[in-house]
Amino acid sequence: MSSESLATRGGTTSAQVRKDLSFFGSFGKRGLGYPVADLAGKLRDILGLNRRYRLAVVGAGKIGSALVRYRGFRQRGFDIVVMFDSDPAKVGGEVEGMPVRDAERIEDYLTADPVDMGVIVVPGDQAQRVADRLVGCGVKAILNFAPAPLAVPDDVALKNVNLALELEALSFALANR
Amino acid sequence: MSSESLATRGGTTSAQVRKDLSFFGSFGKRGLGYPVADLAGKLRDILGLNRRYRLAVVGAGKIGSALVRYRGFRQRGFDIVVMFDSDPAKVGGEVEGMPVRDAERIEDYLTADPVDMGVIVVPGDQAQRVADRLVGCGVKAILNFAPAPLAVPDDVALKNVNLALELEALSFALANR
DNA sequence: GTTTGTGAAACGATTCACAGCT
DNA sequence: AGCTGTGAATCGTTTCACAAAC
Repeated sequence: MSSESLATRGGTTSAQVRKDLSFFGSFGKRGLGYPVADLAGKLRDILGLNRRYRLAVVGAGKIGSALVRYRGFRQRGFDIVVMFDSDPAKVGGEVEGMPVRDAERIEDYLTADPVDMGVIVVPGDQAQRVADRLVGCGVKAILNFAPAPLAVPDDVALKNVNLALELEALSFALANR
Repeated sequence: MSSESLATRGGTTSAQVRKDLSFFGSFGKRGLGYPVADLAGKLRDILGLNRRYRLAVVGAGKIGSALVRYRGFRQRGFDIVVMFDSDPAKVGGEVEGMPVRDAERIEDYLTADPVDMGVIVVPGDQAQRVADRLVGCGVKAILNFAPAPLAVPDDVALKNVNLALELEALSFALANR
């Protein structure tokens, strides 16, 4: 498949596809294009997707429970293995078959049974403290849904998702036409 | 408040804050900084946040129902007013008090009761069709959770959210340290 | 003395365009 | 003839640094 057809499918340009791929190596053949199955396999290696990841979700609220229920994560190799909340009414209960553990005991659980990534789904004012504790437990990757900028050490990967902010960006687009 | 303290709170730099604000006008006083309440009000005007927006959610699956339950949207001025699904088992039912309408009748509902934004939470292979129909109903802003690149006219604002992709980015970071 | 607003410089990312391989 | 891989050119964004305003 040519960089041009890959680009069309991915919503980008052929030059972009070639430049991006060339950063990691030379995967295509001139005059022929890229061998798709082969390329996909190599990209999965580069992205570290040929293994499963263990995730802890902190926060059993609306978004947290949706993530536990969402099948897409498991399908792609991301297993939510433990869930925490600080609300006594939720601790001890279940969310879609997943027991809700006491957030005060994060260290106990994650020391006994370490995870690869943490997902923060708590109110903004609690997010930094949760992040600190996850980092303290050796978590090296955090997905943060809380609307607060988190400070983490350089060796911890951090991605932020802010749904309200996405809607506000759409609001701006609508307000300026 | 100075651009420096705004920057610290926002996780950016003072030069960035000043450049970004200067794009829209001159809001501060030299030697003094920015009047916070005043600035916030002006930014809300610029972002079009001094009104409420009506949203349609298409897809009553795991993520779709979480969005309906999530209070953050309503708090920030985004009201989900109608929900659609194509699964006959779901149509006619409710998700957190929100009736689920037949996705085949999107046009009927949105013509009678127009919305400002559409949220697409359907499987990837149905997303483009849903987007086309929303656009046909005059929707000018779309938030897409489906893992598919959508084509929409230039005058329609589009934002994509792909949660699995965020996790894969963390995977890449972990695999390359 | 402090801090903004903004040209200019530096940086990074995208696009161009073509030599070189199939 | 077709398509990659990649330097060079272009474009957009971020950072620098300082005159002007308070």
